[in-house]
Amino acid sequence: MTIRKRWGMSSIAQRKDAAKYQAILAAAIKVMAESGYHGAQVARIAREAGVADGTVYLYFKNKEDILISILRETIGQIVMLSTWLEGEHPEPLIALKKLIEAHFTTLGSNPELALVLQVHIRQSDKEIRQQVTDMMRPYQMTLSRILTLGQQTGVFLQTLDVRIARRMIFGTIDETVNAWIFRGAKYDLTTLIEPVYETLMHGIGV
Amino acid sequence: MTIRKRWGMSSIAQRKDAAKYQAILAAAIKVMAESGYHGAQVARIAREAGVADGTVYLYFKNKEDILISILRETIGQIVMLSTWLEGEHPEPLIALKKLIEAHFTTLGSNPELALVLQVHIRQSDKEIRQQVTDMMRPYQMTLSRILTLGQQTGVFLQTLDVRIARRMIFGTIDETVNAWIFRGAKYDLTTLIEPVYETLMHGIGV
Amino acid sequence: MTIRKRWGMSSIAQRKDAAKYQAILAAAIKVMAESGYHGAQVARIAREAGVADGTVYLYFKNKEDILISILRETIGQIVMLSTWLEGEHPEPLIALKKLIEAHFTTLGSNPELALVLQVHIRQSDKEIRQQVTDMMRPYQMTLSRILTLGQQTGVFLQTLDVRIARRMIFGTIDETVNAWIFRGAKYDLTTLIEPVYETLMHGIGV
Amino acid sequence: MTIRKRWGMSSIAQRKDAAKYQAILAAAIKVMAESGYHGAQVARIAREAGVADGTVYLYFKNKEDILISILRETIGQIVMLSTWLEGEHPEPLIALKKLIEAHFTTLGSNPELALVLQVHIRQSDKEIRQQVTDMMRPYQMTLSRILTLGQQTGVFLQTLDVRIARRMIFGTIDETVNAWIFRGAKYDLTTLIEPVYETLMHGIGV
DNA sequence: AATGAATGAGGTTTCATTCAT
DNA sequence: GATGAATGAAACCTCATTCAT
Repeated sequence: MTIRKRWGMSSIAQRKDAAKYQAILAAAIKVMAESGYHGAQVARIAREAGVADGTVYLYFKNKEDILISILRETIGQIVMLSTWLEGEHPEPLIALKKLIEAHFTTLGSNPELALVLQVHIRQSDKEIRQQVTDMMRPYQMTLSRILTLGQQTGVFLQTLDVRIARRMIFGTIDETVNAWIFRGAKYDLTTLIEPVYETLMHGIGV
Repeated sequence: MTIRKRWGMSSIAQRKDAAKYQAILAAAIKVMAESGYHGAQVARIAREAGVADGTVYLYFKNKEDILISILRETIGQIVMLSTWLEGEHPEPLIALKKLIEAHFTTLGSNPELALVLQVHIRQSDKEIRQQVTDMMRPYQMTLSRILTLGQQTGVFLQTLDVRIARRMIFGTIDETVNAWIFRGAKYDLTTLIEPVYETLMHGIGV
Repeated sequence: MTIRKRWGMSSIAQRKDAAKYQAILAAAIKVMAESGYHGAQVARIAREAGVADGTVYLYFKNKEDILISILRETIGQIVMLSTWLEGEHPEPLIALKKLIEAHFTTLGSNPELALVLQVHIRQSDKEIRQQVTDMMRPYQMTLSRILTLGQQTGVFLQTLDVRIARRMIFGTIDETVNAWIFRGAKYDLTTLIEPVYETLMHGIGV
Repeated sequence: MTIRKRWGMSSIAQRKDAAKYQAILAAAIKVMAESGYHGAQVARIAREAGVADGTVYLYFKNKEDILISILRETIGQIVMLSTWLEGEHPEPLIALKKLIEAHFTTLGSNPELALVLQVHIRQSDKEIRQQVTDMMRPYQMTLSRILTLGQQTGVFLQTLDVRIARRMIFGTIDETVNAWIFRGAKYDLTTLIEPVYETLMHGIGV
């Protein structure tokens, strides 16, 4: 009922009823995967989660907050994983490969979530997309550091423009996931880790 | 204004004032660039175009039709250009470069339109996204043919998986445009033609 | 362009272009028969009549005026016929039968018009329904006079309440036409003249 | 309020406030009586019922559903009454008289409702009118059975065409109610039970 | 006289959010 | 904390009517 409760997100929810919080989040992912961001009605999310409409607003400030929470939880996961991997694998080539692996494994194991992240998020407002970008920044920074380090250790081309290389890596991963979703997530995304890595490494030219 | 534009026009508009048709389309691009697809109210598009609300419906079946018309006009342009380029340049390396050039030049000269195409289109319904994919197919086929031909003539790696390579190329271009838009379209997108082409060709590894 | 032209209905229309006036009226009957009063769009009436939308307004003040004109033409026909018949046949029994015959013959030969008169007119506004009643008044008066005269000459029951008898006659005719329309106007309405007349005469009791 | 009323309620309303359901229904009858079906704006019905616009849609699927509900409640009442009367009174003459009595009493006690039923319903779409006909069928069947039975027991003319007789009875009742409404429902409709019955029985001829 | 493109007011319906219980 | 009935703003689209040509 107080403002703090609604804003406190995780801290409050965990104190109050983490199960219900997670249930709503899971329901939201499911409903959004089916109907997209704008098509996802709060009432349907509530029904799917087995709570009353009003209850949703005890755990989330508004509909947008649900989406942001999904993003925070899942992008956060990928980002943290990437940061951890960077620390764990000092070797740039291995780090890069682990990064691709982490990305494909995380999304590949949860197509519904992937659908929301890749497709439906982009239906939201400018503000949210800005937040997504902000959340992704550590991931991008990790990529940059790996690339720069690799140039220094001589495993990546000296002539590389790091920003362009970063966008190529990210764009390729993104498009690969998109294509996978678009095909109905029917094949195993992780089988593409190796070929994608190789293609990024050697390019297409002879 | 050119003949090409009239091709994209819906049959409804054929009979009427082409200038007004273009005005509404331009207004729609502007408003959608500002507010996204769902945020773009027909009333605002009409006001921006200097016509009455009802007039919009003399030129377009409904709001969705406006979006589709934008797509048809612009994606169609890129697609036709790509097909034409493929025929014009039998040499795969040159064809690929020309393709990147065409993509960057077309979008680079109209940031507002690029914003709609890259970002806001994805706010629309599944059905529309399907149409986008369908419209892009010739472009993808062109890419595939260039890649396959290049493998035969020995300028592209034999080991390449064409689909993955295609996604890398498309993903990289897409992400590059996205980044450009996100930075406010402040720099000249065409300056990236060369480095993007080079990076795609040689990859990042030594 | 002047007000007189629009209001002058028949007098003007006949001077100007009676054919076009009739064409619009016929088109209106057809379209209303298909779609009802509210469903009948002026644009469609115009197209059906082979004229431009605006032309309709040269012959009719507005949409309501078209309906009223249909009524005036057709109800007027029935009413005039009834008045004429009353004068022509001094014998009340014969006059009554001729009236029923006139009613059934007029509508029975034009199911589309009957549909508009019986069903769709009633979709219009209070004001129009009032006008219908006004137009029908002479018909009702004729009925009353026939009944009263018949009582005096001893062919109708002395105990009859003329108003109730009149409503029975009119209600029976009306319901018979309705039923005929509802069945798709598939049988010949005039075959019912005799049995309806007989039933009205003798009632249902032994 | 009574059990009967809940039968007619749509499933949606079952779970909610029956009083509000009735309030909206009553408001709809009132507004439609004033302005007709097409003239009855949902917003005005809501205001009249003392609820928000949206609330109407918690109790009714759409505007058409409101009308159908009115029909269901009231025609249903007349129809059930007629069926019950038929069972209660084996004597055809008495059954017929009771039927007329039921019809006049039901509508005579609620002129506003009668206005909607007699006049405004007919402004609705073909589909709805079909439903009205369907709802009235049991009533028509009851009439037919009474007539046939009466012929067998010798109280009705053997020469009678049952369908024509039925239309005469129904048409006469209908027209009587119409005339009553048209006069502003100023006199007592039930005083006409007897004379209408007598006129139907004996006809107008000597 | 005839055209038909343009107008814009107006109505139904949806759905995120609130708040009394 | 939980509920879910109620709210009411907001938006697309239609179509009768006008008026410049």
